Amino acid sequence: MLKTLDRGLHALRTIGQHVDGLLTAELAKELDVDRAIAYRIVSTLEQHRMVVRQPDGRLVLGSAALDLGNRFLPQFRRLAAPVLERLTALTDAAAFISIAEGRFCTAILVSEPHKALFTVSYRVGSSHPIDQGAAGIAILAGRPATDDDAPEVREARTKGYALTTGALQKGAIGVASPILPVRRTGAGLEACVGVVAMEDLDTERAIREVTAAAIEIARLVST
Amino acid sequence: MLKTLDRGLHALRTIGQHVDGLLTAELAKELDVDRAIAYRIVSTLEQHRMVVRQPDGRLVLGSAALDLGNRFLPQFRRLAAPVLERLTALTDAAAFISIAEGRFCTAILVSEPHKALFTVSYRVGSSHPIDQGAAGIAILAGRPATDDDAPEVREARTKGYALTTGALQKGAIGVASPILPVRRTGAGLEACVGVVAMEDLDTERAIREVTAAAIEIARLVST
DNA sequence: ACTAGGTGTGCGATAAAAGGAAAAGAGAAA
DNA sequence: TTTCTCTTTTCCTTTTATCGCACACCTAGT
Repeated sequence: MLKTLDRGLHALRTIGQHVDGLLTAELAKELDVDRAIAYRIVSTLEQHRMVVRQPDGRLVLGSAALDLGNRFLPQFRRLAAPVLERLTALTDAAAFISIAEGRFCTAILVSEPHKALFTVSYRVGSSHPIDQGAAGIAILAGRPATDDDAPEVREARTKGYALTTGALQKGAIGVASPILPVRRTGAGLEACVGVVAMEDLDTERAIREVTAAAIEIARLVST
Repeated sequence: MLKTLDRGLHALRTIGQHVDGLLTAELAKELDVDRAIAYRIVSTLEQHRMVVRQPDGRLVLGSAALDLGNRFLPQFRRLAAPVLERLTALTDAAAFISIAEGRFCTAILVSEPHKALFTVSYRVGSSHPIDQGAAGIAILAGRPATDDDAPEVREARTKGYALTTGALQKGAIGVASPILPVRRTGAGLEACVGVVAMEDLDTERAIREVTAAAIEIARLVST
């Protein structure tokens, strides 16, 4: 374990947690290191554009942080694609992975069954309000509980999956399960995996496979 | 400058650049360090979930990378908000900042003029195809030139701004300018700043102020 | 069996970072 | 103005974390 790198990454996380930014001296306190050390860490992070100093001296994340996040998604797709294909094969339904984007929920990866004559079309990039549909509810269920969670979100949280019928499209059945960090640390990945089909869905089996897939994917990204 | 942290950040970037992931030994070559060093760097990054080892040993970015990217946006909004407000005041038009999201272009921050009786509504979160509208064209113009750039993108790239009339809404005039990294390194932030108004826009002035704002915001995030 | 390429670990030498202290700068209050 | 306070930066000595070679293991291909 490289101590200097470790501290730098802690610094990054800490800076990310403060929406209003923080002063280098404050960062030093949070990291419990000498101020001189904090300044050295910050200057290194600055060189990589991971953090930026505002005119008033407060530190916030820099554009390289966004870049890194954007580069995560393509890799994640490749990583999760095999799992999703297997889920499709096992359930004979269209499988998807969706992530939260503000108040919406967007499909970032879809796998459709080969044999089916016609499938429920769920395109990559398509999004819907996060409080509707199995996917959105599953993502909300993956977040820490709050007082104003909808009943279906609470239910999904205890059961570990969300099931909706006709929520987004008439006659469509959706099952989705949140992809939770293996060790619950921070918000991290707000995503879910699920399947959607027209009525002809073996619900029992879909629930079993979807939840299994969620666990498997979670392990893939956070082992 | 902390050497260990510097190497770690280089490693992160390198891993992010390889969509298919790379082996630790390959990473060592790219960083031009001893393999032992690469292993130690990787193990530290792994502990922070910044990278994950696939079953086959290849390294890809982990969920913490996405988390970091998500935390950038709120901070960026705060950072850019004052500039945007000033832009609104100077041009008497609705000002916005948009970023690329795949094939779409999404507004992440909007500032509307106070005095105006009614304004062009450009809501935060609203998105449109990236090849339409001043915002999308400006973002495309901020990318490196390619052979299949549309003429209006080429024009925007040389001029430094995009101007469209009625592209997204009848009667609306839009001016937007890409927010370019101060030192052109990598893709980074694919964003633009602009204003939109109904016909009554002092175009000359808008162009001047919008390009100035783009430069100022670029400095804010990458100084 | 042997090679080649990837992986993982131990250890002494030394380059690199820690950390105290103090100077330099920037504001705010007196 | 002067005098605070707080942040930022530089300097320098000590300490230790890191380097980089080494060795051992594993797997697949010849």
